[in-house]
Amino acid sequence: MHTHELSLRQRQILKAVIHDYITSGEPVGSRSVSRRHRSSLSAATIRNVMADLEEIGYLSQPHTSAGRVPTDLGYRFYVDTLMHRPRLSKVEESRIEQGIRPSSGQAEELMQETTRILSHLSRYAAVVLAPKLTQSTWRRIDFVHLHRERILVVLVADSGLVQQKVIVLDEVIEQPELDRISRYLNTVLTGVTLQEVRNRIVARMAEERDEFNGLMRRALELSNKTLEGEEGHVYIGGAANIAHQPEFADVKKMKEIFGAFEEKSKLVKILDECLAQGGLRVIIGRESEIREMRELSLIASPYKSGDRVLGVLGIVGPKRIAYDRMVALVDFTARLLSNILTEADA
Amino acid sequence: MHTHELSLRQRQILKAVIHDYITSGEPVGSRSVSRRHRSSLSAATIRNVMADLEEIGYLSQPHTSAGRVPTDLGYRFYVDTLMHRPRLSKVEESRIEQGIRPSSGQAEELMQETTRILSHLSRYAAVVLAPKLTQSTWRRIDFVHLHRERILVVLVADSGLVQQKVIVLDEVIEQPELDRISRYLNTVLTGVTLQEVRNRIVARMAEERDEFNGLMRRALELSNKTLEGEEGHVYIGGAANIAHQPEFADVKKMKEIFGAFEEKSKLVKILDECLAQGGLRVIIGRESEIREMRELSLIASPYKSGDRVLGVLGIVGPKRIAYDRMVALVDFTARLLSNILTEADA
DNA sequence: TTTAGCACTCTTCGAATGAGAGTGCTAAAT
DNA sequence: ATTTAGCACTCTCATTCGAAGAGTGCTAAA
Repeated sequence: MHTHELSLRQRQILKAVIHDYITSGEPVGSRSVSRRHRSSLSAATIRNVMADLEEIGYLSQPHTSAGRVPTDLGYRFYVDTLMHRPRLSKVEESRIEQGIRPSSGQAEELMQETTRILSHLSRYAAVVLAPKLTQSTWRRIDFVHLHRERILVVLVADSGLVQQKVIVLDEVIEQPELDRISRYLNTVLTGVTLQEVRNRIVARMAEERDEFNGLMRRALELSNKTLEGEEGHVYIGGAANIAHQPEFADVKKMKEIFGAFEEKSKLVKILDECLAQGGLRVIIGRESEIREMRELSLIASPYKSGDRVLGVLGIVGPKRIAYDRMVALVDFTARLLSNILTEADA
Repeated sequence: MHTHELSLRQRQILKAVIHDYITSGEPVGSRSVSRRHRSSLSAATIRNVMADLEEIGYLSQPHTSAGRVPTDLGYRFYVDTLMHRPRLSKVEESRIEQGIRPSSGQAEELMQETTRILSHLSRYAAVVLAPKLTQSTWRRIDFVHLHRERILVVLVADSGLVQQKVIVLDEVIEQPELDRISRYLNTVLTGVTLQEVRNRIVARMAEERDEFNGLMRRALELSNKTLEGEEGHVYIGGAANIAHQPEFADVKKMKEIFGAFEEKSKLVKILDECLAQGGLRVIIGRESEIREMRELSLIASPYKSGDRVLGVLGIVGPKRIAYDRMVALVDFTARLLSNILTEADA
């Protein structure tokens, strides 16, 4: 379907229908549009316009002689060209600022606080994709020998975030050697990503024509192991909020949705895409490839440290979510989190 | 209400009613009991007995001329004296054994695998209260200086489980000093709890009449900080399973229940009680002090390492849960986890 | 081009109804 | 003294019916 140029009137009415539907949750009729909005037009005129909008594919009727409901395409048009973003109120902004203030500095807690405040303010479900190890820059790295080939890697990001990971090596390396490796890595670790560190080591090994330097070789291997097989961890909060929505009163749908939340891998996939894209994204219903998201919308935005994109945060709600407010909310929160992480880095 | 001696017949019929109700979910009538079970008695006789059981408080009617439904008291009697525990099938046992095999050794993952397998086999929600730091014995402790007074404590349990925690001190202690402290603590750490370590240090300080030994003083402080303010962390899995239950088709109830799961603190409280009790516990509906648990039952059992109780695991389902099977499941899983942790300690 | 009017469609709600399940009680049977 | 059959009664549940209401599409007038 190619783009349709909409007349001013068509746009106004589409906007009105969508607004009404978002607030009421019920199919909206021509009558109520003419009453509630610019009443210069009669119901009949609006009916005609609505019929046009249905033809184009922006509205649809649940059944003959019911009001109109926006289609995914309709929402899309609304989000892309009709909607303007309101600012959050000062109160809300400061509540977010209060809410995201990590007491411990553990990545885990920061993510959890973010989901909490997001789900609380949106009244929908909140999702946060944890910072990628690959994208973070590190202030410090430590290895703790656990048992045999098992080693705990403790990474302290420039931002002060702490992350841990257990890796399994091919050979046993004792603690003293681990300490030497970490000391070495820490000297090379001047606010760059682990990727970078690897490159530097490789370069240096080449430069010194010393391919058999055990320390460097092992340092390289440990960095590799640390980075490899990182599957995104996703935090979810307030999933229960979705149950409040009247359109999910049907238990079958609810069950489906909660199932989707527990199968986090799919969610990770879709959030990863947002991460690749770079900016704030709105994904509406069937636009997502995930079956269970058919009746849901996702509003997500990446957060960064400096100009390195670390992860993604957002909210999931019914398709008739208040896009304008929610976009503002997600955007603000992502910026705030980015600021926190960036400043801590500096 | 004082204990009632029940006749054999009464017990048989109560048992039959409960079994039928658990499988069908619908009020069970005298007719169906006489048909499905020992048919030596007529419906009328059974009706009389059921009337008695109602009088005692073990059964109730949703409305006149409906079948009977067990009361909390009825379930209690069933669980305490009527029920016998079946064994799990070999297949199930081996599935659990397969399912709980921590690949990484991080406490976090072990707990998550446990919730996964429990919720999967039970088809209800699974809860696991993470191991208490206070109760674990440690093989190794490490401190990583993060930022100013912030320090990351890495604890490696004798079992190989790794746990971390960020603590904030009153003074800044640099990494070299931290290393000395951890070296010292590691020498004292011979398979005892941190509590014990503290006691030993205190004893030794007294013995050596050296109250101002900086090293020991700081070691003491760090142990204290590590132990203090530990609020139980609870893992939840398969909460969506509860949505399948017909009795929660009502959306209001559902919402309430999911709310309860998100408010983890209450759950922690009740699990803590189970931990204090020591053995497997069944908590039925209103027996719990938590409002939201009114219509739910909890079956929980502590897991240990050796004879130190570390945490609690269990499942939450509707009151008409298959107590016998579920008790067997929880019991087996708790034993298995205990074995894993105990053997690893040895 | 817009609007008023009108017939038509479709859902929703409540009342009415009947079937079905189960009970309690009484009187007969064991 | 128990147990059982019989029966009237109660309550729920599903179905049907009809009326009300909301909204549409179309036509003809403004």
